[in-house]
Amino acid sequence: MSQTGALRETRQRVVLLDELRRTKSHPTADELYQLVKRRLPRISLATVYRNLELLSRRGIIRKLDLGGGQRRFDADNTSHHHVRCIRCGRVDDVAGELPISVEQAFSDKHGYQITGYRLELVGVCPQCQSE
Amino acid sequence: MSQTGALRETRQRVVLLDELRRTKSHPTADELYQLVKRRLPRISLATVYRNLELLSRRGIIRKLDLGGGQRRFDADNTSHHHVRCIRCGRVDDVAGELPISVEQAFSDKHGYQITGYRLELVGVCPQCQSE
DNA sequence: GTAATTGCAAAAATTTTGCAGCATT
DNA sequence: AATGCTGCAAAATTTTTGCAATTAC
Repeated sequence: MSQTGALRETRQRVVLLDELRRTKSHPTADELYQLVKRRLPRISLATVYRNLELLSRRGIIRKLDLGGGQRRFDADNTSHHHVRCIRCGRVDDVAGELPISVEQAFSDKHGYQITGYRLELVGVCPQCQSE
Repeated sequence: MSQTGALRETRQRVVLLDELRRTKSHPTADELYQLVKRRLPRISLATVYRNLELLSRRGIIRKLDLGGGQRRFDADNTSHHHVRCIRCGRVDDVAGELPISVEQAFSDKHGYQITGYRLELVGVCPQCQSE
């Protein structure tokens, strides 16, 4: 896999990104594969994996590990976090940032040089609440 | 797999829990399997998986999905979060809580009834910093 | 004795990789 | 033309499952 060269605009990559961006959810590699396949029937799952890996390494998309075994992907790079429903497993976005410095809050608790953080809220989604 | 019956104190389960509790890190199922195997050479990996699943469903241990593909497990149920090194993948604990109400900070951003949150700091661990 | 649990082996599920040919720049 | 990318197939990894035998209660 290329580490330094320029990214090319292949049909596969363009369609993949387009599908990922038009999806509000956070699809797994296979879900994305199914979506893209409708437009490019000959695409292979390996290409989907390779592109997701490449794109997330370049910071163009985000790779999520939200629980549940499979990884999920997210084209939204704006600052946001996630809420996960403990009942149905659904994952939604939460806009915004914490009003304090997370780095500072834990600065003396470890020797790490903190570069960022991921916040996952856990709760019950509206749908599951009304059941 | 049993859903309702009482848990039995099998040697496998006891040793598994003991090893998990005496480990400061957050081992994967396979790492735990290797540890337990030294004391119970005939244990099978399937038993490790089954017990980890069962114990986390009962809330006795925690199943983590911290990124990196494999799931990790944690016997510590006290309130703490995690830091992950982006270089080597190592995961450490971070004691404490945020000094603000996370629920409130995002209260108007979603319809969820928030029950908790998981925070994952990302950065470079001391060892990798000195390289 | 009964029901939970185990080991083994096989299967399922998910992700990665080698390679020859193709496509974007 | 050069090199990044793709499809395919095979391999590697991780997790789950069926089943007969065993074990804790």
